[in-house]
Amino acid sequence: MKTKAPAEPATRQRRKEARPQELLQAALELFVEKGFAATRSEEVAQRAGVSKGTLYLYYPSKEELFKAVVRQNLSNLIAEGQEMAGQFEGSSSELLGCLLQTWWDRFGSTPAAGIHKIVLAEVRNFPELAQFYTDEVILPADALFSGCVQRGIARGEFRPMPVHEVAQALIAPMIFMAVHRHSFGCCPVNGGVDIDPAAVLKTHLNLVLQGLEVRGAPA
Amino acid sequence: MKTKAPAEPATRQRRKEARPQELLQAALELFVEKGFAATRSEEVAQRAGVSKGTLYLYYPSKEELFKAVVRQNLSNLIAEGQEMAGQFEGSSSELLGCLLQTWWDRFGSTPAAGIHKIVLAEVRNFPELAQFYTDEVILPADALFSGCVQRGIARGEFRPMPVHEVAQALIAPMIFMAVHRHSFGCCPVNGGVDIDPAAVLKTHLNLVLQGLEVRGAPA
Amino acid sequence: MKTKAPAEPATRQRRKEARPQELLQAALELFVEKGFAATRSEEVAQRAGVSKGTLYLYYPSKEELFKAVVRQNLSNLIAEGQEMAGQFEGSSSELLGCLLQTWWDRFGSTPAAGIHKIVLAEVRNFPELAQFYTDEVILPADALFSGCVQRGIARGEFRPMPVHEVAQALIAPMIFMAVHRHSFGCCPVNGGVDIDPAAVLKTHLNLVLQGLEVRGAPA
Amino acid sequence: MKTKAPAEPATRQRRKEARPQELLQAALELFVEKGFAATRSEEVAQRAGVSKGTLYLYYPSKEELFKAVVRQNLSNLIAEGQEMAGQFEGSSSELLGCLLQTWWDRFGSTPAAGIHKIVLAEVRNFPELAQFYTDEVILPADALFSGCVQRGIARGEFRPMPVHEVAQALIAPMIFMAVHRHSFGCCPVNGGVDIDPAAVLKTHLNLVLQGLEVRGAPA
DNA sequence: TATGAATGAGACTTCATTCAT
DNA sequence: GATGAATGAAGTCTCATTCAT
Repeated sequence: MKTKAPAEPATRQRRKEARPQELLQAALELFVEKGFAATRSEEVAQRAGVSKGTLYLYYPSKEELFKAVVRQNLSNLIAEGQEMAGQFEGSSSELLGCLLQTWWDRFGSTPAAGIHKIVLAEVRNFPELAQFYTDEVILPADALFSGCVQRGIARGEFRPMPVHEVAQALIAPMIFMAVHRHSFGCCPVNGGVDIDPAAVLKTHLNLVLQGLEVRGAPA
Repeated sequence: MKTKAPAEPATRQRRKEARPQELLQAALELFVEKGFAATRSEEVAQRAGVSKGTLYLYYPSKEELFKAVVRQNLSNLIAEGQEMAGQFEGSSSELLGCLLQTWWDRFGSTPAAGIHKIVLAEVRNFPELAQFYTDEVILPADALFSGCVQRGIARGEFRPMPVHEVAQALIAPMIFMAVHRHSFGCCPVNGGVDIDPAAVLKTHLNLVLQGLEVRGAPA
Repeated sequence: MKTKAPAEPATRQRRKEARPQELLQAALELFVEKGFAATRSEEVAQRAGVSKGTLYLYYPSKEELFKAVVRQNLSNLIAEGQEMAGQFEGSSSELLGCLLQTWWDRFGSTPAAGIHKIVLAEVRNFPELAQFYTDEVILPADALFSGCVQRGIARGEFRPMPVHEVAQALIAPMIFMAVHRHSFGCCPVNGGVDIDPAAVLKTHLNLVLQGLEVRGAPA
Repeated sequence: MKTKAPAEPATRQRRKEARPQELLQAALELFVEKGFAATRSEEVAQRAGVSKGTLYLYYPSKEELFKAVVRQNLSNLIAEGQEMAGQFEGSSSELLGCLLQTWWDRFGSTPAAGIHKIVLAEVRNFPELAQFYTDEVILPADALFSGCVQRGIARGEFRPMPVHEVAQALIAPMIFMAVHRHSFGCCPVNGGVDIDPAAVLKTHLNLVLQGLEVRGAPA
């Protein structure tokens, strides 16, 4: 005798709790693919398997949905890195290498990087987003990376340099590539420059670490 | 004796010739500010001091207007750099320094960089733009920078490294900052990381040039 | 015992089912009255008691709406006539008289005839409509009428004549009047020729039937 | 030595006088081809070889241009027929045959018939046109044809019948075909009924003349 | 809660008409 | 007179959002 599949915890209930997650996932994909304006609310709902009306039960507007997507995908990224850095015991070169790798794995190669692309383009239309993003992403990231550079200088591993500027130079290629992956990287063009992010990152790290060296002293 | 002083063409005529320029200028500003979709055709016309209909006299659609803006602002930028590089006689370090500075002056610090921001975000919705931009901007830029790196290696100034990857690492921070200037750089946030592009570029160059050095040999 | 009285479906639902009908009715009236181009979409919606957007929920464009109106009003008219003709047992004169009368009742005197007026005027701008209308209306009508003429000739009731041309001559006055009714017939003019369609048809039939007679033999 | 070609009367002058004619000609063609609304003023001007502005020097609006086209092409059509009929000395059958042929040559097979198609469709949007057209075309045509029928009855050639209704039946197929020629007749459809107007007219005349005969008396 | 029919502001675009040259 | 650049009202269609069921 078929009773309503008892194996699964009441399907309706499970769906209800999963809804925000599913909606944000669908919205993430579509925003990254098409941009904010070109993504239709109904399409988000469809991809999440619900109706248009249901979307509005969870997010009062497309703008709020966008902000929620940004928050979900970009917060919490920094804490991990910070924690790792605080416990690190090896050389600062190793720390930076480790950090960049982690950063790429956790940001550059994930959909979060696609969101960054959209935020770059839309932030001037969403003033509150600028503050949020600065507080949640930009400042912590700067603190993390410039802190590591500072550590290296303090320990005599790196020559003295302006730490914020070095931090910028460190992360810029990574962000650049992360954005690229979701932009031109998705367009089938003839003869485009085929970039292997891993190779660029390795080269970049190689360059910068030698660049940071105290002259004459091997890293 | 020629009457009808040719120096000052009839007003109507003069406007007609200036119109495309004025419209592209207005469109550039608004696209950079708000993005493609969020910019209304009428707004572009207004800023150029004409009516909605006049815009369509010169560009058959908003999309074509966008493409015209891209063409005007991004093509022709590369040729100059390439020419300069070909005639350069100093060291490759000096050449790279010179090139990056020129690049920043001619691209990064101009509204053209704002267009790059938009293109990044919208290119997936404009397949033909992707090809155009790759051909006109991305490939030439790669050829220019990786050519200079190659020159340095060939002359024994730089250690052997993968040239395309180095080129990426070289230009990425600049593009990153160029985009940033038209994105978060325009948002008044409290406590934001205040980046001085010139300082970052100088630091970046400093780092990379030492990074490219043949070890043990001063630049 | 079934509760939820199925006789009266929920209001929303009932409207949804009735909408296409209501919209087609409104569109028919307005197209006949003003022509295709001069009828505004919003006006159709208003007359059907809905908003502009709702119209586009049911028909993706004004052109498709027009085609739907043509389909609804003109197809299916022929089948009946064909069936009637196939089962008819009286003389061919009676058959033609009966057919013309039916045709007038079901087409000429209904709004459907107004659509024919529009199609005549607009068909050159809608190539696919031309094919559709030829297949659905013109060819079947020709087959019906020329078939009846053929029957009369085969049975020795009518003198031998070119059947398609006779069919044209037979239906032309009716179509002429049908179109007239929705054109000049609606304009209040002073001293216009006041045509009584029934009288013209009767006279026309009278003329043609005697014209078809085998000479010397009474009908 | 080339002087301004003296053979031609000052070109500018000649053009100026020919302008209205050329504009009406261009407008006639385009209105017939595309209908009133779908014809753009500029297109009319272009086809007449003048600029948009010039069109408005001669006709204050598209609507007035339309009316002028109607007037030019449809007035003067009747007088000739009327005159011919008054002087005719043969039998009434011959007169009708002659008249229909003339009518076809002077109206059905000329662009004027195309205008009739447009007028049919647009007259409800141009109330004054209805009166004009009734006075200038419909009433005279009716008078002409019903007069001829009356003549035949009075002379004992035709059996007594309602003359106006007979007149309708007489001209309807011709108008029908005239309109058809500029409507479906211009659309390349597969399998359309291919009508030869001359054959239909001949058949029609044949039918109607026998239909008008006093029974038992050969025409 | 969930749905999806309905709304209507607003976007892009067209084109009849005007008017400075 | 002739031109054609310029205008702006008006039309088609989209889509974020609402709300009766």
